[in-house]
Amino acid sequence: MADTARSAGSRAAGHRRHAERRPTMKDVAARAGVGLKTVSRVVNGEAGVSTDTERRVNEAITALGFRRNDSARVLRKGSTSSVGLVLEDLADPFYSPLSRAVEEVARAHGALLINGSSAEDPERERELVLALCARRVDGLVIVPASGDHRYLEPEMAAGVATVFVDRPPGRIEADLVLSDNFTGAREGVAHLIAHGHRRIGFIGDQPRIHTAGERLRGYRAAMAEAGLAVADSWVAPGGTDPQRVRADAARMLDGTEGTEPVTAFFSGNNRVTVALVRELAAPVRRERAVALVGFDDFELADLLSPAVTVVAQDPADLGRNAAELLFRRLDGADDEPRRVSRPTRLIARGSGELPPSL
Amino acid sequence: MADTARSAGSRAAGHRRHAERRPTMKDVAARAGVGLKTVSRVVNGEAGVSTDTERRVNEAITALGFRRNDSARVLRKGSTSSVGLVLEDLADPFYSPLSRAVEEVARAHGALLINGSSAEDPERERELVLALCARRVDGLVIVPASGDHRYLEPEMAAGVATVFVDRPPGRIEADLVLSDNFTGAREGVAHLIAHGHRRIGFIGDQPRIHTAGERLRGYRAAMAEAGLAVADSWVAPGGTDPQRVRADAARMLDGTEGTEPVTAFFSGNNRVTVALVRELAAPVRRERAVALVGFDDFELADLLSPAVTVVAQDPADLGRNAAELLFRRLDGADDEPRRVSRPTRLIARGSGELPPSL
DNA sequence: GCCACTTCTGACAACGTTGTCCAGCCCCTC
DNA sequence: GAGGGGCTGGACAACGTTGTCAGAAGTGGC
Repeated sequence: MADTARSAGSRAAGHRRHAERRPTMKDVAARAGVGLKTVSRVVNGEAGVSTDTERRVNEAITALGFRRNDSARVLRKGSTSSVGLVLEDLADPFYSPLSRAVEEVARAHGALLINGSSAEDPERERELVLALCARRVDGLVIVPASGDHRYLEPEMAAGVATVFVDRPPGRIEADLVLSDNFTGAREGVAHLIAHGHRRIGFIGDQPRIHTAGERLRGYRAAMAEAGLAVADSWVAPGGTDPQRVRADAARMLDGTEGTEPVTAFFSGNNRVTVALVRELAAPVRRERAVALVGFDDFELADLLSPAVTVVAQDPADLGRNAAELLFRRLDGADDEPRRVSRPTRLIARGSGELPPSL
Repeated sequence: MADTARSAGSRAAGHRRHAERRPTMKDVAARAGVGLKTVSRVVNGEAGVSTDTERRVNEAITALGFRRNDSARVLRKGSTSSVGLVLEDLADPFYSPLSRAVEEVARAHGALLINGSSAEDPERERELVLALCARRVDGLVIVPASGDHRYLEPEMAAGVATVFVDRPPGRIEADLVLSDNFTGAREGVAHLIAHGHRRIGFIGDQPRIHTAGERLRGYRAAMAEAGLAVADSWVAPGGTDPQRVRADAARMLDGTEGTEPVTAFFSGNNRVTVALVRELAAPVRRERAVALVGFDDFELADLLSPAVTVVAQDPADLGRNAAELLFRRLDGADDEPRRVSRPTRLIARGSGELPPSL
């Protein structure tokens, strides 16, 4: 009684920290005058507790501000009801809808999402993933930054369900959800060719990144199918740094010795597309209309002039599919790893339909 | 020996789940032929283990694929080295940099970030926050959706550090990081007035959301300071639904009985701004240039025509400040709750400098 | 009034880790 | 050679919860 009063008094201090030990089920039991297990039953909504006892326990719970300690629960039960998501950058407009979609599916399954950004650093990916494993997440959704995921073998053997998304895992078998990057890129480039372009530049990310490699492959395939040769200087797989993209674009637009200038660009992802749009909108570039098809949709693409034609992926759809694959495993499926391919969609808005000029 | 061979064999099955019990420190100890506590010492890098013993233990760890169970660790130590972040929508381009910034600060302090979206639903915010508390996060960063956070009192009393960001908490005292919404909005509207506008429409979110209310207050203050009356029909605090925003804008642009049409808009957030840009870009609207200043910056604002003048907040800066306040508390600070106000920045790009037409 | 049965409750062990404490060993010194 | 000190290793309890199992209390039938 005296104890309770003091407790309430110190709680009123509001911002004061480390004020008191957290009440446990034992404390609740003592206050309600019941056994420990009875409190556990009430907290977990188990049957077999009389209404009167239940009421007394609930009163004690609110009076003490008790909250079950999930660490102890996890230790006992073995499952955490949480899943981990590791991706490149939480703040990337491509990945944030993916992350949100995974969160929604997790929520529907009563699981919490813990996520982290690898910043495209293999070592950081590994650290994050292993930290999540140490916390005993039930499953993992990973957008790989690393090329070797054998470090996950013991974890997967121990029962951590793992799904890769957007890029395939390295040296390991696991569920996988990918956009059809190759076909998407091929169609995008074919679209430019269909509008009369013969000299098309490709600017994209480093081909060691799987998606980037596939898109480059799609570009080459479309050119080859149309019987068009690709000059070395038309391909810039150098990364997404805006300065660099603009420099690469400028070089292709101005032509080099022996190679004619390009009349269109196919861009490997949305960051490149945005940098390209900036370059093409620069005063010195405006005199000539250069066609552009970009991989990945982005907000306001339809409001630019010309509006930007894109090969769109649906990141939320990727995330949803990956999460569903994950919970399928968590529900007990243990058949062969699946590989899900999601189609892309060409959205013609104007920039990809400009005829060649020059 | 035989055991190990079998274990390796089953692990090779790769995708097979629930294959085997996870090894514990006890298993490692048995295999290395040492005591339990010695394994613990090696795992935690504690002193007092001979190099030879350490090597044996490490071999056993890799052979068994042991990974420390953090649930048990947390249960024993009391601290989780993780912080929670609850915001409105992870995928919102305003919040994702904030989230990322919190993640970076947490990482620098060796903590993991667990985050969730409240979807602007007070009940869901409460559920999420309490789930995080049950997991015994060390601290919380919250973008409130609810107007009453007294449910956090027992948690804060029990030592969960809590920082609110972007919006103030309801009926509770706690650390707080806010943009100076009022001043930002007032300056934005004053900017339009300085460029000759007298009839300015305001479209924003519901004023029960603190930031929205402050921005509306800033709008009214700027108008009042310039001696301009505000017609009821110029203010649409109805929310961010694009259809609705466009309808509100259309009504203000066409004028109503007794009220002249507006010549400029001040928009309450980036979602509204984008919807407005769409409406102003519609073919039927193009004949008349309407000025626009938006609260919140957004990608490509500079590439639209006209480029969009905005009052910019720095969401990453908000997140960083909030996280730093949080870790300050976790490091033991227990002075009065702080209230940090971050300035906004007016970025003139064109749309806000258009003169009144009509 | 007694037994069988149901309903409700509580004692106890276990989950995997870490902190405390003590024991054994080796080397050094007197 | 005995005693002291430093180093290494291990037994044990505790963290807060849940599953198991058995006991207590209440109910109905004979």
